[in-house]
Amino acid sequence: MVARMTRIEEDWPYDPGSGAPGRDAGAPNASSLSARARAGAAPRATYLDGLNPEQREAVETTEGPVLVLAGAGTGKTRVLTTRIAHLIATGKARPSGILAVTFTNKAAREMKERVAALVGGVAEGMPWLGTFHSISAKILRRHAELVDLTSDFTILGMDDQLRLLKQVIQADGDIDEKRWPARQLAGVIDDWKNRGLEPHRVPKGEAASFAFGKGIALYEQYQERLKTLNAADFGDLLLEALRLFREHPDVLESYQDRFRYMLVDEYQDTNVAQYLWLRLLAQKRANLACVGDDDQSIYGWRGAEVDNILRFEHDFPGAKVVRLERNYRSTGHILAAASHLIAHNEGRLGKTLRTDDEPGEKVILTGAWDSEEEARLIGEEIESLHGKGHNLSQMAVLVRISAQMREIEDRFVQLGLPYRVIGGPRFYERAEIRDALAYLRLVAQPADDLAFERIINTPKRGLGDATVQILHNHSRAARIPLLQAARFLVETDELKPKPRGAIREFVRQIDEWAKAIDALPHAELARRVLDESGYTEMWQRDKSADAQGRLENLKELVRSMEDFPDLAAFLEHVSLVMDVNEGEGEDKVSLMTLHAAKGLEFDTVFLPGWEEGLFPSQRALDESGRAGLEEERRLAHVGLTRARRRLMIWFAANRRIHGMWNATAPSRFIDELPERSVDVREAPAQFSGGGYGGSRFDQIAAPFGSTYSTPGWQRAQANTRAQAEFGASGVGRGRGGFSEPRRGPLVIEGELVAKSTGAPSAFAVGTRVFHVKFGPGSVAAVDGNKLTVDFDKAGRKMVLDSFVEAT
DNA sequence: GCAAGAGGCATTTTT
DNA sequence: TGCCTCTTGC
Repeated sequence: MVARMTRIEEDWPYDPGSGAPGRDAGAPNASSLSARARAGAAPRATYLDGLNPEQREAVETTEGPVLVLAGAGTGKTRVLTTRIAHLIATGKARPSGILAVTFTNKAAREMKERVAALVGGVAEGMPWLGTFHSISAKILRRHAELVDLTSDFTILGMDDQLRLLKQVIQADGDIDEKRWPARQLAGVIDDWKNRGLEPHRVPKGEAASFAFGKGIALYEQYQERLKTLNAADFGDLLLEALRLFREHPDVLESYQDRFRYMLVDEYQDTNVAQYLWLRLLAQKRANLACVGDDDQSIYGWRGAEVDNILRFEHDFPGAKVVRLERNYRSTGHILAAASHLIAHNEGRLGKTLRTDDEPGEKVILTGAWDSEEEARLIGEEIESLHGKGHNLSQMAVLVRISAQMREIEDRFVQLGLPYRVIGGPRFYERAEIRDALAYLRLVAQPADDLAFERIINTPKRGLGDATVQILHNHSRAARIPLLQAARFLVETDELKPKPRGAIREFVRQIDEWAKAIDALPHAELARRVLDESGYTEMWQRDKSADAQGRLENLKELVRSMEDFPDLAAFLEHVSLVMDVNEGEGEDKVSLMTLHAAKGLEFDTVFLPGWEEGLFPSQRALDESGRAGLEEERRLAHVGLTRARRRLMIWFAANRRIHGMWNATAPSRFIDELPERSVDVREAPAQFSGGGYGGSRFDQIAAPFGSTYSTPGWQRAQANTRAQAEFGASGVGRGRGGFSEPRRGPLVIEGELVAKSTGAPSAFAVGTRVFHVKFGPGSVAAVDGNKLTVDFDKAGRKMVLDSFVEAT
């Protein structure tokens, strides 16, 4: 055991029962601090009390660049919040002069609360504490016209983004959508945006990334469409802010002067665009403090650059590096397991986590026969702990992929174990919420075509693709929004009577609601919109199981609107911030992916599925090789360090994947755990009869390393051998490599669209024209772009000039 | 225009 | 195996 350090517990009351998930260990009891401050008991800076020397250094080194390498559970959030408090308390900065950036809204919220607790109400005046995206959005709205937007631009969700991209691909007319799906293009473009690349900056060599070199052109067209729609996707918030800074040095300078102190949380997760964003803003004053942990970088696949943290000292010369290595979260054995494992990674800055805590229980490793047994045993283990008085809310099952959850959930349901899945679809990503928002968006912004498309036939109004296509054609030809096009078209004979009536009614309703926008409180307006549109009714009639929940969500949406001053503020919030927070207080087991677990902590953590191919994921290995393996290992490290007191790792010899049973081998990560901190347990054979109590687990003193002697291990080994002999592919090993574009005849997606001729042309009375539907005829009267035509066969009709051609 | 069936397909997802 | 998307037939 390491030399005893000062008894941390005296300064850091450890209370396993009260620590809510999401709070760093070592967080001070905020209320007692502020109470002390209020009581004036200490004239000096009480908020510094209880910081260890490194933490204190990280807080007090206010000038110049600072990199705080904060290992898991070392109190990084505390350092950040105390640093802010320190800047304010010493008068170095006013709250509005501090920029504090996080990745998640949750982290931002938490930081705000904790700063407020430290310095009192002043923190409410911290307008620049938020996520990269929300801060960027705020800046963009102030200077929208400089980036070809207006201040009320719409922030697109992923579904809107995909719909738009689909249209862009279709507009090309020459791309097989099957081979080149919008989803993939979205990935390519996101990647470029993550790297801070506007279309003209994308390296030529990457032109082939999509549809035989069309990627960049499509990107360009997509950006143009966004501008036309006065919209920005998530990536744009950063990219456009970056463009704003680059193209308008005066604007940049105003922010450089404003932000005298900058703080960044989770720095290891920044992507290139965010890095450039930070560097531009920090250029002048450079009082930049970044807190991060290279060992917890698990979003490389999403564009995060570990390099940003590895290069910090180089990029910010004279940077001070502070290492936080005292862990206040986990017991000795747990920490030893985590440290030992992560030491297998190369290319890390290197930290050694230490603790004064007792060694505690050893990490328990259990091999199960198959994934069903694994789920069953985990369930039993949880019940047993629960029976001994442990709170369910202090237990978590962390899986590599969501698909693992099913079996575990099934088991929990059977047992009647209350559980909660963390991470699922976000509140504002749910269909009913997106629909409701689309209504409100369209009412607030009649030019929001994406909103229009989303709801024009929801609830069903008998308006299908054909009708929408007609609206589109006119909208494009006349360069007007869809709603406007609809307004015109109902005055003509372009549409059949039924859809025409439906559209007329729809337009009428939108107009009416728009009129009410200033007269009615916005929550009231929303209620009216949802009722009168028939949207609520649609779900009331729906017999499916989740309809009730959706109605609840809608109610919740309307209710939450009341917290905002106006519709615009609400829309901003909901597109960026709104997240689910349901049932946090209840005593339930948490179930989530390892990714979702970052930043959380639990007394007891279960880590199932430690098998080759699953974890580390075969795909990560195939696609990113060694780097992929190291990221997987960091993910394992994140998983291990979530546990405070108890940690159980599991693997199964057989796992069902896509419905088929596969033999699996234990993860290499298991071999990377330190033998002396791990107990190997053996699960009962499947036929040995379960039941409670009993000696289900025979403790086997297996020699550690590569020679397990437990039956489960032997079975696994045997299976692996058998597999190797027969050349069968193991788990997840199929589908090797990259999808080579299969060459074949290009399907030309024939799309009969009215040619977009630009400016509407005027037809003189008497002109012979041709209409796709009505055939040839002569113009009888002209009213703007509306023509009355006597068709040779169809008789007199009102049509729009964009639908006829002069012959 | 819509609903039911076939076929393809399956990591991780802070905003 | 089960979900999601596209096609087909009414």
